[in-house]
Amino acid sequence: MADGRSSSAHSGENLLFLTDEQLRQGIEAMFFAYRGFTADPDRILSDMAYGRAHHRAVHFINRAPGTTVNNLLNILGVTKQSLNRVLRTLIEDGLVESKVGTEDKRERHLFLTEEGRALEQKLSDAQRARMRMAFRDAGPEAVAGFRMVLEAMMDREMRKAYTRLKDGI
Amino acid sequence: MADGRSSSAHSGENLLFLTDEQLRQGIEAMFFAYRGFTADPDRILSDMAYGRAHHRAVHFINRAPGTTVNNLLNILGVTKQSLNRVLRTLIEDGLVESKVGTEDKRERHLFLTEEGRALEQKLSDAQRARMRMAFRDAGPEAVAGFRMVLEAMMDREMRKAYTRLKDGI
DNA sequence: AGCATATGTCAGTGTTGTTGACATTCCAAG
DNA sequence: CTTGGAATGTCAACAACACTGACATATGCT
Repeated sequence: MADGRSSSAHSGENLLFLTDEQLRQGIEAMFFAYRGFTADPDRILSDMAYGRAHHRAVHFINRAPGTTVNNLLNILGVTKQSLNRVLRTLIEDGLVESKVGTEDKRERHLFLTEEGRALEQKLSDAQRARMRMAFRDAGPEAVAGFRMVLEAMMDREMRKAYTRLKDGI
Repeated sequence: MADGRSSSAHSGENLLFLTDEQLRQGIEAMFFAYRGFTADPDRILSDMAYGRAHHRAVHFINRAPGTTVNNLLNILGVTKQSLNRVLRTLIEDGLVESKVGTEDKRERHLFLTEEGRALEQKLSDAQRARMRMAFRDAGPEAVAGFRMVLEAMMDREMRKAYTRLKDGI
């Protein structure tokens, strides 16, 4: 982009983008960008008694209403004890509703209450606003590349979870 | 990518990449990818008495040898107490050297020892390996887009710090 | 001399993660 | 029907990493 290297899709080109220096810049870009990525929701959350973990839980419950605790556990990649602490406060505060499964009564299906949806909206509005600006500034081709690289960076399992959510399965 | 939308660089196109659904997918991609991004170094660090904070410190000291504590503080965006805890253990363990400044004797300039460079190498090798695979799988155009979007996502200050490091100033 | 800067340190606190142990509930196989 | 295992919840202890607030020391600048 910024340099004069033509971007033909042929393999066997100079591969300058794979030098250690380029890779290190990619690493630092991830580091700094992730800080920006979480900054806005963090600011909102710090005013309440909630943290980033609550945001994640609320996000994925909103994304897949009725999901089970175990499913959420796999997506978030934390221990059940850690998730349970978060879910308990969210349920106590009336943001999340936990319904016993009809088929398998051991399972709990999680839903956002109206209040929960309000918080999710507030948080994701802030995060989407930043993402929208970044996407707009970079343009559609850059966005496609952004997503390709991120997808390739995920662990196998996470890529599956991501694809499942993306395709609404 | 997956859809049939052509990626002309003209503005005034459909802007499908800015829909809330697309933005949400971008958000989730960041979340899952960051997990992969930190997974390999985390595994190495968990065997030692170190954590992600030590990795960050070692990374940026390696990147800008002789940097001051204050400068590192700004890059990492933590409190001096938090950074100090990390630096103290690294210095005690002989991975980092702290030299009193020659011009301004209040400042401490930080350097990696040979042992420190060895750890940095080990950690960044792992992280670069993943980044290299992701870059290779996605291709040079995607990598350019990846970096453009990340850069646009950073906070002002962080973008400055990133650029400064990138350009070796 | 006095104020600001750079750094270090002590004490307390909060969020988020971990492990380990144990109870409850329920499905399913024998 | 009993038993084993799966899904969930809960308690306790602990560690990493961040925070605030207060204070100390050395140095630099005016």
